[in-house]
Amino acid sequence: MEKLMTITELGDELGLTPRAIRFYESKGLLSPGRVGSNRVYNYRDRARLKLIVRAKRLGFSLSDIAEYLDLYRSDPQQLEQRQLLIAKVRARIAVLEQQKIDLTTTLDELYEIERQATAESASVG
Amino acid sequence: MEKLMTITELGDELGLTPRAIRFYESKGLLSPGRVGSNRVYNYRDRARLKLIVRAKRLGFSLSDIAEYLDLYRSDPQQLEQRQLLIAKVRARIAVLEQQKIDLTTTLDELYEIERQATAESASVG
DNA sequence: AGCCTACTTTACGCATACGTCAATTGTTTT
DNA sequence: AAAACAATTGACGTATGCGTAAAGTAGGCT
Repeated sequence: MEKLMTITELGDELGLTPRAIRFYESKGLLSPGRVGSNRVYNYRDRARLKLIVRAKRLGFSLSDIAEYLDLYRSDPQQLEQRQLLIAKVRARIAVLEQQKIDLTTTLDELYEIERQATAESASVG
Repeated sequence: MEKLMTITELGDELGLTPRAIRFYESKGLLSPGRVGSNRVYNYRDRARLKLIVRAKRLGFSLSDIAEYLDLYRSDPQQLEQRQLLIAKVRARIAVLEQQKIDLTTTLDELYEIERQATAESASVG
């Protein structure tokens, strides 16, 4: 039988408050089981939440993330579904590839600032 | 003499509304010149705004960006200033490097989903 | 002069993403 | 059993990032 976690345990592990986790659930991003009235999270719930956290670090909104999670769930049996899936995935990829460019540019700038600052630190300090 | 732009010209070029640009100014991210009461933007203002747009695509908040812009402006003459600058730059770098990891992971997942979907598209469709 | 257009400030509105009580309930510890 | 603790569901509050009138001004066209 699988190990189950409480909401605070899960929150502590992933750096989230119970309030945040419940909020994500209210937006349809999670649907954990219950024991009585208490929420219980299994490893799949946990993996899902980790994915949410990762997407949030990338700056995605919760509704973005909801759509992103749908990509996993969508059934590619129907041709129309599949085409839609592919289109959505490619749209997300495009956004992320742009983000990659932005990231590289910004990191280059920051490393340059750091280089100059440490250089002055060596000569002046 | 340098060419100056109006707020709508600049907005059109960078995909922003005048409202957004004024809002950034109200948060201290920009300080364009004036001709009468009208704002005028030079190339430095434009470069600054492009940097803001890029940072926003990376999911940074405006106050994050304000601090980020300070990194350029900060005077590394004073040792204390310089140490602070280096520390802040390194903190930003750490965030962005984490973001890079998240980005790579997420892109890998998306490309995998796309691969599977197109594969089914070839065999089934 | 009168009008249109572009700009200005001020102000209220709104969606997102939670924080923070409040009141209640079930569990566990003493 | 009483107290303390962990969880629950509302409900209201708040910061961010603008959108959207509203009301006024300044310049150019007919």
